[in-house]
Amino acid sequence: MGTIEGGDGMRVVVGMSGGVDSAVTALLLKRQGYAVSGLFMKNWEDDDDGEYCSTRQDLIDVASVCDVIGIDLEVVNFSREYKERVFADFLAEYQAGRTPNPDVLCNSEIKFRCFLDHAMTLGAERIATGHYAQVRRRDNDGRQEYQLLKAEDGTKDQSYFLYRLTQAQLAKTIFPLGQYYKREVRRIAREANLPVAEKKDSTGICFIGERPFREFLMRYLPTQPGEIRALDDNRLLGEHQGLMYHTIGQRKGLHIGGLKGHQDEAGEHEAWYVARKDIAANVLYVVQGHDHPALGQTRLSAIELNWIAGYAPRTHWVYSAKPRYRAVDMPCEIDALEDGRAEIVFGEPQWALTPGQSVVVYESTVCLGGGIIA
RNA sequence: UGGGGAGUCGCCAAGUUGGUUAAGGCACCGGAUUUUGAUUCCGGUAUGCGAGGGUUCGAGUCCUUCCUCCCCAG
Repeated sequence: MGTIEGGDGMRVVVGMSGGVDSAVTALLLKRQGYAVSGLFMKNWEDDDDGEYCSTRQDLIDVASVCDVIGIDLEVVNFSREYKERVFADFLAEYQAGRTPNPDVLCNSEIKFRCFLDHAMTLGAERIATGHYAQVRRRDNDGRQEYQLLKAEDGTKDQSYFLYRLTQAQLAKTIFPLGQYYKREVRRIAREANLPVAEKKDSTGICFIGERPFREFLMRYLPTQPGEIRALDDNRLLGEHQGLMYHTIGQRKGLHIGGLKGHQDEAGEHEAWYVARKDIAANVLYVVQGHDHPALGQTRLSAIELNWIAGYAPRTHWVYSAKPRYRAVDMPCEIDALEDGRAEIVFGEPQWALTPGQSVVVYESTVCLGGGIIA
């Protein structure tokens, strides 16, 4: 494990969620000699009394963690900013037929903007979060440059969600967990008697939480029934309740059962997957079989690009990229880069490339940035 | 109406000459994985085989009546 520079009393505010990761983040910084304080963000209050709301418990957990570690805790509410800068875009994207990744925006707009700015007004010099990623400062021809690196624990790496960060944001950020493995983090939590040591990792949209997704969307976007057709022969196969409830590569929710004439050699049926959305006609096109060729694409075009270094990477150079979180980054090159649009070509077909999702480019373990699949 | 064929879980579909607890797939539901949405993985799902009678030690598989659907005649 690399040496971690001592805090020397530097003031850092840790964004704490109520989970183990952020708890251990605060603990580690405290041990390293930083002047640490915790900050809990409440950014969603549409259904405070709902069965899926865990905010109350999370706040209780954060409070007891801070008590054990011995740091102060502040609670802030960025609900309005979250709605305006993250959720509004989220809904607009779904309405436009794409599948956004709200947590990417949440990082660049809320955690590393609202939270960062707020921490600075509190007199902090840095913020820290429990993200599994690393920041490296290096000298690039006499200029200070910050790089975002993958986490040491490749299975937990969250650099994908952070690709929209900028030099200014990274300069103020510490990711203490970047060199740790998840099991070590839990062990540290246990040894320090942190009450959240065994708490289950949270999932679902950040600040909103996990919940039945279709029902959730239905509260904000009206249903709009339309046809489901086979991409291959245009055969009418069923009805959908709204294109936004389906995403490319999705299998669940189509309600397409066994169809005569669509069995394989063994007489069995393969599942159907969403292959395309025709927004104008409100038609959902599906194909049969996970490996249907229509689900594999080699090329994509990305917009709303962000390059962490502040300048674009090279075209026709071998990088790797992930077209979705949890994908293994695959060899690719940037074919063209102009007018704020990048054409990326992979060495092999990628499964179910989905407009609205982010494609993130890496050079070895360095996250260069990326964009949104058009 | 005459002749022929078919009715097994929401859908497709196995069920040999009657014989242990009615395959399998899709869909659906639940769980695991997962800081998006998906994918993937694991598990669950017909005391009943169109309905009623009967034969038999035993029937989805045989007999019979009725109902429904499809095809060809008219």
